[in-house]
Amino acid sequence: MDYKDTLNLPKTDFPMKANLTEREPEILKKWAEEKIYEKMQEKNKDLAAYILHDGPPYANGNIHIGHALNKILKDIIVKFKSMEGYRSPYVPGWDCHGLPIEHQVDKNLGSKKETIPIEEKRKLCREYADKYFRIQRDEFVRLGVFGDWENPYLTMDYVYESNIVREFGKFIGSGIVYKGRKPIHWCPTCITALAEAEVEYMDHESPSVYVKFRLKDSLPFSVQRSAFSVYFIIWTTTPWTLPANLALCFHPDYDYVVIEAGNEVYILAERLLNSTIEKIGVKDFKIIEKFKGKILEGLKATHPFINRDSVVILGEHVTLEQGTGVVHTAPGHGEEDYEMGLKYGLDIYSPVDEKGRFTEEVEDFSGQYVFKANQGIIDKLKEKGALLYKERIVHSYPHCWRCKNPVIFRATNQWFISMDKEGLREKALKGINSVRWIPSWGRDRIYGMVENRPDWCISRQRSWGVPITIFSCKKCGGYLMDKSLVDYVADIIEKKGADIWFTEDEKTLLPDRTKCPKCGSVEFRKEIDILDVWFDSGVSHSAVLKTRSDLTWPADLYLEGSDQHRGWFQSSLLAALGTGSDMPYRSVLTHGFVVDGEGKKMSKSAGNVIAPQEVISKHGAEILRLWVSAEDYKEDVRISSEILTRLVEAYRKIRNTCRYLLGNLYDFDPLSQFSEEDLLEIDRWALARLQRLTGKVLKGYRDFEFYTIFHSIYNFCTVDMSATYLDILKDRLYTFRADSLERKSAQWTMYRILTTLTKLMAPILSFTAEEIWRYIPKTSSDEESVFLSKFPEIEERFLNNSFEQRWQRLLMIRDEVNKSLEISRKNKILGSSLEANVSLYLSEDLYNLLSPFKDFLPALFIVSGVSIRTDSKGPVEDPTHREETFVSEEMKGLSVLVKKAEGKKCDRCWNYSLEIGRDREHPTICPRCLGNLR
RNA sequence: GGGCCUAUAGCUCAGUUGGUUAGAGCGCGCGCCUGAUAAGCGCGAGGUGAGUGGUUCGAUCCCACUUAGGCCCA
Repeated sequence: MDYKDTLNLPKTDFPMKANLTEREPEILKKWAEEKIYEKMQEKNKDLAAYILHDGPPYANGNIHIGHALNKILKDIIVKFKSMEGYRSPYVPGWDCHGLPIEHQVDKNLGSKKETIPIEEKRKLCREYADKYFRIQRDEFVRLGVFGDWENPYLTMDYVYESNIVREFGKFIGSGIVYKGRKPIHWCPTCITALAEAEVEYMDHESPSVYVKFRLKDSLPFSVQRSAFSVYFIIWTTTPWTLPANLALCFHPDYDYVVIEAGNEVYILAERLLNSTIEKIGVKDFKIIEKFKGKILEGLKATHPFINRDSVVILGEHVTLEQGTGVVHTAPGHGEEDYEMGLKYGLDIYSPVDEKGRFTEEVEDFSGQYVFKANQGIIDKLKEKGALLYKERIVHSYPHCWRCKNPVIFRATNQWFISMDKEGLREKALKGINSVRWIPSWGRDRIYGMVENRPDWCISRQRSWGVPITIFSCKKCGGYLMDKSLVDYVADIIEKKGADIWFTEDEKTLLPDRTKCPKCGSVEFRKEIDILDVWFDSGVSHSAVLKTRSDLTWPADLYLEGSDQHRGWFQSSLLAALGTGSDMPYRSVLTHGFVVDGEGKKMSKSAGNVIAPQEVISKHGAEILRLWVSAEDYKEDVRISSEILTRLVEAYRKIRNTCRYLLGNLYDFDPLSQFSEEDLLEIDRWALARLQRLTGKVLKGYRDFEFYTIFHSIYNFCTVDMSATYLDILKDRLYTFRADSLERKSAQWTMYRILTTLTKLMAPILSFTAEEIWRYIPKTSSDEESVFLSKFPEIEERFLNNSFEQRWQRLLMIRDEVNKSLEISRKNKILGSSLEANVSLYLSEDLYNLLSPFKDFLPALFIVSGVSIRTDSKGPVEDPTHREETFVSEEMKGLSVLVKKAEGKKCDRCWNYSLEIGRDREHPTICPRCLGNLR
């Protein structure tokens, strides 16, 4: 007779093979059809809110692995919070305006881009953004991310656009918006401002000149033994910026020397002395003094050919790599020069027009194209005797990406938000300290940036964006800095979109009878700059959180990559505090960037890019989710094929553990009566382990340390379940009567473990948890989706320290028995552990521990027989066995002797027994099985 | 060049408020099982704690520098 049919073997339709690539889309479809996200919101509608406000990705291109990391992290949090007991809606958003989209559109337009009307171009940009937001939305949904995907926020929605303008109006109202000058990359050929991304660095030949500036004041130390004039030596490769020179910059801490050479005295950096005198051809000189740059601050020199002073300033940016250590500074023609100019209150002077020609202010060179004027300026220097040396050099220089011609730095009028006029910086720094930054160094990072940042330049000379809705008086040139006028425009934009600013004239955009408050004129001109896109997303706290009834302000959490300390975290903060709001977020969590297996950044050229789409089509989105959870995102997050392989294996183990649990619950009725008092001890142990797991997992979610969750769950599945509990359980589950108390106890326990485990993993392994959920035996009150269920809590009644410690020791003994079994296996004494009979020789302490479990020990060790005695030295009475005895090193007072089990192997339960063959009807099975059969 | 951050077994992570032989799981190697079977179980081998110097009786842990790497600036 084949007794296999009399066993309760596992049975389930839950597939071992996940086949995620096919199954995931089915589950997604179910979620959509059954409106699980919506039901989650409905169910939680009266609970306290937990708002994770989505930072909008840019609506351009397909998503990359960094997007996946970000969105999955958000999803894990939102799902956990929802299951834990919060109303946690997730409203995704997209950043739709801006240069990259405009570039793409320009590219597609080709030469037509020059002639196309702005509203036409804006229409194309809108279509482009719309296309990509839809593409990315599909890709995010595919990751299994829950959210209000039908109603996302788009920064190009008319209402959103109008809210950008309203927020801008609040800035106007607060009086910290001003028009100033700032040097930007400017293409004199295309006559346009260029963004950093539009500049290409290429080799370019420039004149390289050494110029002396005569010191007007006397040196602040008493060494002026020489009666000769004192000169600072500067070096530049852009002589054309000399007419705009306003300062000479020294490094405060570097050493400078005073040298006497011929009839003149020169000052330059010590480290650059040799290279410089070689160039300028000085042979005989002597060093007469040495000092730190800082002592010169404030001295005045005379401009070599213009009747103007050039003041000595100090800057950390001065380097000793080349030149003289004295930096010619023209605040209107360079980024650092500009910063220094602001610091020292210098004029942002830039006497160059839009075509790159000197203005009338520059006497001798007015009207000359700056690059052509270089030579004339050099001649002028020579004529004035200020030129020490000149040569030509080839160096990397910015060029226009469109016309490929060299570009210039030119100060232009820009709109700014002042950081200090009304104390915005101060407020921001204070606000930063009130936020919880995760990890905590995020505070230091953003604090340092805000502390040092210049005023916020919000102007962009571009087409695709929200206009800076300010008017100027045609007559007196004054600006109408009136919040109500901005709001008036906002109301129009809310209905017709921001395009209206470009298509309609000033009369339509202003209320009737608007008059210039200064001169009373009624003729106005609208600004044509648009707002920096960081402004668009920066106001989302208001445009989204304050306008949607399902959201609340401020957000509980912002979660983005660490680059957003400069980006969105900062623009949101400034946009909120600058408009009279408080901090827009209570906590900010940042994650690192995705790098390859070696920790190197991903790039096309390095060929180490792993695209989420690839991972999904090969392994499924679930593996990507598991990856996100397994990695400590506080640092850079690595991904490689090896890492993915490991995760696929881990996934299989988790899945199979659940499948096994399911397989043994095929005949379990959750409503059947079972009293917890009847639980077997090992079942209690398993439940205790489950509580410990629940505790760790809860902490992991609450502390945003998801990798601890992955490790805990994985270890629980492999160690506590698969290798221990479930292995031990098999005998009981399979061979005991189906309705026996012992089997019921196991099933009751397994049912709890499975439902709990499924919920614990749901925020991470969402697809699989949902799949399992639908296989778990249900009662009518059970939720249709795991996401509508309540997250587990620790059940204290299953926890008991001394009980757990006792079991920990039991399992340590089990490990030692396994070692001794392995030795016997090596010696070909046995194969399966059931072929063994184990004798334990114990210290009194261990004997006392084990004796109450005497009958359970064969099950614990999965052997056919166990005997215990108190002599820890081993079988002294039987010297022939002494050598075979395993003396534990790990556990004092434990020796194990393994013998081949006597008797026959039971055909049914495979245990060995001496009592097989007594029953005539069933001559091949053991008495226990006999009893279970009848 | 500056700001912030990282560096523990092949992989992902623990750990030590500075104190005996640095842990886990996976992977790997060697076996067992064939009643979780494109599964399951057991045993075993893997680490100059990035490098150098310093503080200390003692450092993987504290400090400095170096190297490699990441983000943001320049």
